[in-house]
Amino acid sequence: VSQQLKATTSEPNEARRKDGLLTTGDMARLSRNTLRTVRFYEESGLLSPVQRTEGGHRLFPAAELSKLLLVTDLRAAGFSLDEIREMLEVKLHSVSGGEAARDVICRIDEQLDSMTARVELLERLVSELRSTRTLLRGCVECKDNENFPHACADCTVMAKPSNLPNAVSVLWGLPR
Amino acid sequence: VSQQLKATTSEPNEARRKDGLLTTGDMARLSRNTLRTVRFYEESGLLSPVQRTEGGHRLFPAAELSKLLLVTDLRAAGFSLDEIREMLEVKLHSVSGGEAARDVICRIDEQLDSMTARVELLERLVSELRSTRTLLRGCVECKDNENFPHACADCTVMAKPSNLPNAVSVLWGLPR
DNA sequence: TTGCTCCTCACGTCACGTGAGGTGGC
DNA sequence: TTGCTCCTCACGTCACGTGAGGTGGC
Repeated sequence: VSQQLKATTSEPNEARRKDGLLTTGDMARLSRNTLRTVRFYEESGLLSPVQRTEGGHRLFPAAELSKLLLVTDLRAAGFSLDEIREMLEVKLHSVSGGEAARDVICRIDEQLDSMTARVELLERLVSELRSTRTLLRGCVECKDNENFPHACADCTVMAKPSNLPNAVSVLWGLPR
Repeated sequence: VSQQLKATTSEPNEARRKDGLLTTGDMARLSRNTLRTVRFYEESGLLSPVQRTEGGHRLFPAAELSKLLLVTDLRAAGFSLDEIREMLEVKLHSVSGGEAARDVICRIDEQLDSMTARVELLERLVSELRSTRTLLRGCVECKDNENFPHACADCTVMAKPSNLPNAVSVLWGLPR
């Protein structure tokens, strides 16, 4: 792994500067992102404004770390950077708290549905892969290299339930 | 939305050909993918081999639909196309059922951990966004455009719990 | 002073999206 | 026969990854 990817070699959880400002490396390490990602978000206008040292090094106030942590979470939840940018700018485009609140609530509602759907899909897949694993455990002791792989469908070692998971059917070449 | 993206205009759930073979459009519609995605997977070697009509139209056997459904699920679960390709080819590179089974089980185990971690992250985010929405409901009736947005931190309308979600803090400009 | 950290180009990648322009088939 | 479905380039996009080559700062 390149040095330019990692935030630092060590793994302290604190920023080291005494003035409370955070370097790009601090931001990356504390949010578990890469240096490139922090710079990319800043270039994209998600983290702004930044101060720079005389030598051109970025310095972020602590509030930008909170923002970065939210951005990181929202990315993991499936929001695009454009959607995140719009959420962060809602208060700038609103004339009252009510307008801003309704806007944010609307955006959150839109995503909550797809997020719970993704949780359900993932849970369905986890259980399918687990039962696939359980069924394949019946094959780990198999040393047959004459009937493998073409005659696995005729083998009676694996207990084949009526609701054979599609993963087993496809991976093992078995009919459902 | 372009005609080239959609599988078809109608939404029947069955293939229409009498010989049981599936067109690209059938594959796309029945797996809820786009035409482009089906062609991309075939060009990438994930769906193969295909027959072609005299005119160049792809025709897939029914077993390829099962494979496509598995690929679609694995993509949604976070597998890369390379990882999926390797899983599908395990039996080709193995000399016995035991070797193939151990290989597949190992690959599944690697992904199950990250999948359950993703489920937990998503559930944490869902609950954070839900409590964010609940708190912001206190602001929807606000018509104040004098103190908004700079003085929201001094406002006492929103019930601010001690464990204020980071999303509220960042989106509403409130200190934690 | 050493070397660890940070910098800017700039091209690459992954998984498709999006037209343009043309043809096939129940 | 009409038009709906499918085809092949080929460039675009999103969110970064990955070097090359150079400099800053406790």
